[in-house]
Amino acid sequence: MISLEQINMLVLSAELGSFSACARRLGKVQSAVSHGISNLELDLGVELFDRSSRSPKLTPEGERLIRSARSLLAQSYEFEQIAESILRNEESGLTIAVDDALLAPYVSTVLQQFALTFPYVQIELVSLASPDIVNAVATGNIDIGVMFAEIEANKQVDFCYVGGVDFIAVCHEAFPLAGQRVSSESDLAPYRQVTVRGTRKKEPQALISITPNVWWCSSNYAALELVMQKVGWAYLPLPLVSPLIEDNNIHKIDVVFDHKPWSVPVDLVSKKGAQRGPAYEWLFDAFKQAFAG
Amino acid sequence: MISLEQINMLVLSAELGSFSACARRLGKVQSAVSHGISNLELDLGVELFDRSSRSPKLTPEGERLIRSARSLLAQSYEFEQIAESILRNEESGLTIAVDDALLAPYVSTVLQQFALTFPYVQIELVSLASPDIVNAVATGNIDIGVMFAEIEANKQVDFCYVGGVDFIAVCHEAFPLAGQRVSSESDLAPYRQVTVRGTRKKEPQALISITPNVWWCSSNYAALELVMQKVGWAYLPLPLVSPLIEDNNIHKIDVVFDHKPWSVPVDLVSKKGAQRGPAYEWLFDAFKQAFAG
DNA sequence: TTTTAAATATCATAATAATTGATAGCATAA
DNA sequence: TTATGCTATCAATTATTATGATATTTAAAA
Repeated sequence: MISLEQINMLVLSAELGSFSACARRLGKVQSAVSHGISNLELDLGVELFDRSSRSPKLTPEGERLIRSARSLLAQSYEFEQIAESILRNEESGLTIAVDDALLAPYVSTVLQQFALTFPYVQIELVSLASPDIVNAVATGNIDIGVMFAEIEANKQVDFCYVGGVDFIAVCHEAFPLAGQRVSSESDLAPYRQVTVRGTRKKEPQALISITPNVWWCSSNYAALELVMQKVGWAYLPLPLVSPLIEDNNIHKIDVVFDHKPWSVPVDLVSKKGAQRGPAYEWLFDAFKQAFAG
Repeated sequence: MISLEQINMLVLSAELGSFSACARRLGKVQSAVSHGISNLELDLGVELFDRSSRSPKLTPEGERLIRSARSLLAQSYEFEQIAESILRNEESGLTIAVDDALLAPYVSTVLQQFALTFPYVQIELVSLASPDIVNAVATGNIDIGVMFAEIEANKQVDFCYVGGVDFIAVCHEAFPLAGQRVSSESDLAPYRQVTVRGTRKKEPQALISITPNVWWCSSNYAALELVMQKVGWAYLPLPLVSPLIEDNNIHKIDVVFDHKPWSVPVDLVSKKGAQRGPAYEWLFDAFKQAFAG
């Protein structure tokens, strides 16, 4: 069976164009590399280098094998990296539940950084409506939840307030409310409101429906889609709708009794007493900063 | 540096649930495997097996590493397979030029078999109009061309007749010719014909245009597209249009003076004096059989 | 052309690692 | 309990790999 040492010699010698240079780089003597390469050639039955000149050049056969050799080396490097990741007590994977309205831009940018910092920790991302996340963290295998705050408490989980996301009232550009001045709740009442609530059918207290005619969605994206279809108006997260407002697809309803945007608090949720590794700690802090900044 | 022997022991022992069984399979003694595994554990700093029971079980850390170990083994197997492919004098790759009208079903099914027979020979597939293939084989790096026969000879290439493909006259279902009885060329003359010729602007002798009003395409697919757009009628390969005729998208023009479909001969083209390896020979024979059967 | 520096192949020797066979300690099933 | 089959350990052997010295070749510099 071929050895990884030999493969390493093959790749390095091919890159450097010199057995001696390869030996220096590997901290060995030149004859070791010379031997190693010729043993590999004997094992494979294939001449890998053309030694007719001063600096060894890969033969066509060597060229054909070097790609596979490189990926073999890369694979062995990754194997050792995973072992080191284990030694650092890094989790093998984290499962995160996120309200899809918070995915972009907050969570997604954090995850991008996470992938660079913990390349050997796998992420499983579960999209849930905020009211369902608490339950999922309490009962399921979810490590961190990122959600809009709930009033009700849950003794099995820890909540950590990290910041607020602005919600604004929006409708489609062609919706009747678009051109209208709204000075009181009664002005909104004649129009259908689209609201988000979880699949457990319990209406979240934070997002009180102020009109009698209401449709329910389990995600903010779905609510946005209904708004786009002129089904009704909705309170939606500013980051979700701001690009659409700029493109004049969605109209911001100026509710005059709202002096500033309605900020909904965002919580990080985690199971009480769960084991926390370095990847968890990093991710938790990164979420905190993302919503604070 | 870890050795592939140790990785092999890891994977095999995990599969068999026994160091002894692994040793028997590898033709070694039990203590060799025992040593190999514990050396690997020492190198990585990670305990891979739980030896508390009679049969060793992977620890969670071992489970996390075994996937990477398996793919490392697979990679090393592929490396050795490529070396053996070289020993069998198999080409590293073949470049084939095909008239796209012949790709399905003839060439594609042959290539499917080829991929199974020669998994380590890469294929580069070049789509060209038949009249351009001869030139490409003569001047370029193309090993085999599959094309409709040309009258003109070329001294740099060998032609090999392998069979014929039926061409029929077709138009769109809604094209004026669709409902019409065609008894002579003059019945076709009023309508625009779409014809295929190469990019060198030399009209192929085999596909003579019989109407004065002609549009040109460099591929049969493009010609079919124009027919679908009711631009005109065309002579097209039966395998290309038969599914569309069955779906009633395309209408077969029954030209009464054609007693049987017009069969256009298909040639395999190869460069004279080129080196031919086993993959080339296999592919050439497979093409012969595909068009003959 | 000659010289010089650096590269490779070869070989005997030394160092290292792997293999073996024997033994002892456990776990499991009869 | 006994018997079987497994693993860990150890010392001895064997095989493999690394080393250092040397001869030869190559390519650039003098």
